[in-house]
Amino acid sequence: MDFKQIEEKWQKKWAETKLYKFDRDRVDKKYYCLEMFSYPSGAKLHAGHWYNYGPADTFARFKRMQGYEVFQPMGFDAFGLPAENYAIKTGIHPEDSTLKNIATMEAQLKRIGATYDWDYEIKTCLPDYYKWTQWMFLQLFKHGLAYQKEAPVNWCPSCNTVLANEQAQGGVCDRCGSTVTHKNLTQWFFKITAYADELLDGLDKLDWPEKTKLMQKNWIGRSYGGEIVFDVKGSEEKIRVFTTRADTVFGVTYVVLAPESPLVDRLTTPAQKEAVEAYRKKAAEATEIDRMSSTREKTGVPTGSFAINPVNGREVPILVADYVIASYGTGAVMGVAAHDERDYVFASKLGLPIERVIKGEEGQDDTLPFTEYGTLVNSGEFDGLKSEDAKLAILKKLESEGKGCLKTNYRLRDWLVSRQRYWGAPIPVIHCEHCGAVPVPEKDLPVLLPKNVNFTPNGESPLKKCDEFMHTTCPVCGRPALRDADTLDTFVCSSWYYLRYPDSKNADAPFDSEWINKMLPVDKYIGGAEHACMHLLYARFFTKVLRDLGYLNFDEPFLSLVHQGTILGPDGNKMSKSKGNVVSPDDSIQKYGADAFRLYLMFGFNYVEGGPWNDSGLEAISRFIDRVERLVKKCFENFVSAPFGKAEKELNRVRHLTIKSVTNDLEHFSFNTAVARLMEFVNAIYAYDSSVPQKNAMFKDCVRDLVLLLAPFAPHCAEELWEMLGEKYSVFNAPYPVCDEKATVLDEVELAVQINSKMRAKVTVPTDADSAAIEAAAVDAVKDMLGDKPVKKVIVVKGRLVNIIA
RNA sequence: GCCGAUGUGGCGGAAUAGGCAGACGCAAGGGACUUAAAAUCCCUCGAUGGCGACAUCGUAUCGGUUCGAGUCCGAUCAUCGGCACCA
Repeated sequence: MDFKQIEEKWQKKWAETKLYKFDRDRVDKKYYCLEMFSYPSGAKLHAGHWYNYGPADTFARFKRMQGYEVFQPMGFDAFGLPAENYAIKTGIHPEDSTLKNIATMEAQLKRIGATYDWDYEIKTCLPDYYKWTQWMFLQLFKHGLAYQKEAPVNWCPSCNTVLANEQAQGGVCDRCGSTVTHKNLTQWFFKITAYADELLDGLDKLDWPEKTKLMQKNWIGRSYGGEIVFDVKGSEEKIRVFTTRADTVFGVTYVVLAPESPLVDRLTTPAQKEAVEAYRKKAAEATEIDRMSSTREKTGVPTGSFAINPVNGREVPILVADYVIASYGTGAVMGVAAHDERDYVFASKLGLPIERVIKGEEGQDDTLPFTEYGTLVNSGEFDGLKSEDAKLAILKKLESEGKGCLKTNYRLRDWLVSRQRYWGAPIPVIHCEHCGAVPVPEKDLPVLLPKNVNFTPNGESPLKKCDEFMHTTCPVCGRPALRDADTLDTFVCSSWYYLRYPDSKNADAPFDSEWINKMLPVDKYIGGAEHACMHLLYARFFTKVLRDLGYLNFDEPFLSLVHQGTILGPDGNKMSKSKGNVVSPDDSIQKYGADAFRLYLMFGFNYVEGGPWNDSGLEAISRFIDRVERLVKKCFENFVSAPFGKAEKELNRVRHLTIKSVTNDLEHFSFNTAVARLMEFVNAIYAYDSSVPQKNAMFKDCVRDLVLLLAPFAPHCAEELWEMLGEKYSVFNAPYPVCDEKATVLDEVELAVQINSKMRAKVTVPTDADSAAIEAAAVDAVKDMLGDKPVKKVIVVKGRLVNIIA
């Protein structure tokens, strides 16, 4: 086949006939199949992109052939850091490079032959999209879900700029190599923690990979415990700590504050000031990941102040240590060296007391640090209680004294959405000296991102230097005021794009609720596992907020989720320009065609796992397509119409088994086994062809089914073969074959016979034989090997094996 | 470090609910057809031993549960993804 000509021919025809146009009148049969949208990077589409989009398109075509009205849109997540960095380096404006990249990618995506309905395309960097991103911000603001607070950013003192984590790896600035420090800025947050419980509990009903749900669950990290209040000696200050082990509170020998905690300023004694400040400065240079490492050497310095343990009045030292993270819990922890690994190491290092308050069971090794539950000792009136009961009893008592309470803590933090960058959606807030932070009225949206801005790093958000952007009037009092100079995290843009697609041309609203409630939720969402905890959580959060605001009548955006794996370079590393291991599909497509290429991607890898690129099987796939073509040509030979003989029955059985397993494999994104089944079917048709003297007319039915089964995998070739068979356009309007269960049943099955679990023989029995008959046949088959050993037990697994224990 | 995965022939990968390990394909070797090549078709193809029908071993390592473990449990090692400003 001349692939090139066929691809052009059918892509043109599909476009002309609008084959993929979503028919709004058939919304009751809709199937919303969504791949995570692309980031428009400068590089051309590589093999990895084809791997994301080709198999997903196969799935969409399969659903279409099953009779669904498939909605499969595509768009671009177009704001973000790389375009801005590229601009700083080359002087090419992010808007120019981004729109150019998008145009290139659109052309390339069309060559895959994917069934996108481009009428619904979205680009997040265009005002008619980000207008509504800003609108989303305003809704959250209005309902108390957006707020400002101080938070640290990575800061390079030498470049005088904020750095993304990616640019600050290893605590070193990737532009100049200076040590990265932290700096506090007032920034906007979304209160995702308000939905922590619902985000956690809602996971149960989702058809998502279990590991993804588990990761989200751990990310949200709900733990039940209590808050305990420590007074400070000679001060009105109070230190609140969260603990899941209130049973160990009698063993507290010190209290630790995070270096960032505002309490540190107020509690450090003059004598300790210098040491504490030096320590804080050093801590600001450490990355959070390093700080959380439990193998890292523990360090800390005393503040000079003392806290009073509320259960026994004991005075314990207050220290500052960087293993305590300000953003988790209250930014302060109670130190129980005897019953916590980390505290034990810390106390040993700093020479702090270690005192046992929990004993293990009789005979249990309870050498310190003993971190399991046990029985309380040295704990006053609570001695003798079990840990589980003591936790509650102690917290109840503290509560009655106003010194503690039961509390649920989450690892999840509120979502920081401010970015001190240019290439993003401006935050629609006006800062007025008199009225404070005032939201931009909805009628004034979008707040346009000005094009002429100097975004070379010089210590401030780039927009701050743009006077005509910054200066405005307060919508409340009308006096001069300044706009917020930061832009929104691109994750905000991608948290709601799936809602925009079906109504992407709506100028009056982000979407028409009535329509969106018919089109959503997304039925199948496909994208990388790396999004498990962030994008996929943010999108769920947005959906729940919009439901609570009355815009949506569903509470989960993605009912069913599949992660595709990653195609690595041939060297096993992630494809990247700098490593020089990017695999371009162009040569392969030139040689074998787009269909062979995408078919190979499906056959050569486990879709969910991915793996290093190798093209050793590509030629074989091309041969496979040729083999199918030759079968189509055989359909014009002579046939007989006669009742099925043994050979026909067998071929028909393979045919229906193939339909059954290919359908099932596609439902589960098991493309490689589906292709294998198609190959087996082809082999079976050839075997039939060469073994019977006169082909039965059912041969043609088999080939016809084969072309239909193949169509989602190799769309251009299948469309051509379908035409060759004399069928009417389009193969994608023909129904996918359905398995006839009766045809798949065998009269006899072969079972393995084991003696003492070792394979010894095979035996063939009627399919409907009962256990006794199978047992008898099996014992008979191996009676020579058994000799006169008595049979103790026989295990029969129908359809599989018989195990004789002798 | 923490959270989540993964580990099967020379290679990519199969193996529903614990039941014949290695489907399908690549590579390799042998053969047929051909003046020759290409294409196509047929055979072999985990390791070891044996002329042989066969036997023993074998799913990262060590241990456990079970009539039976690639699959379940425990420990170890290695690799990959995420860790909140890459998206």
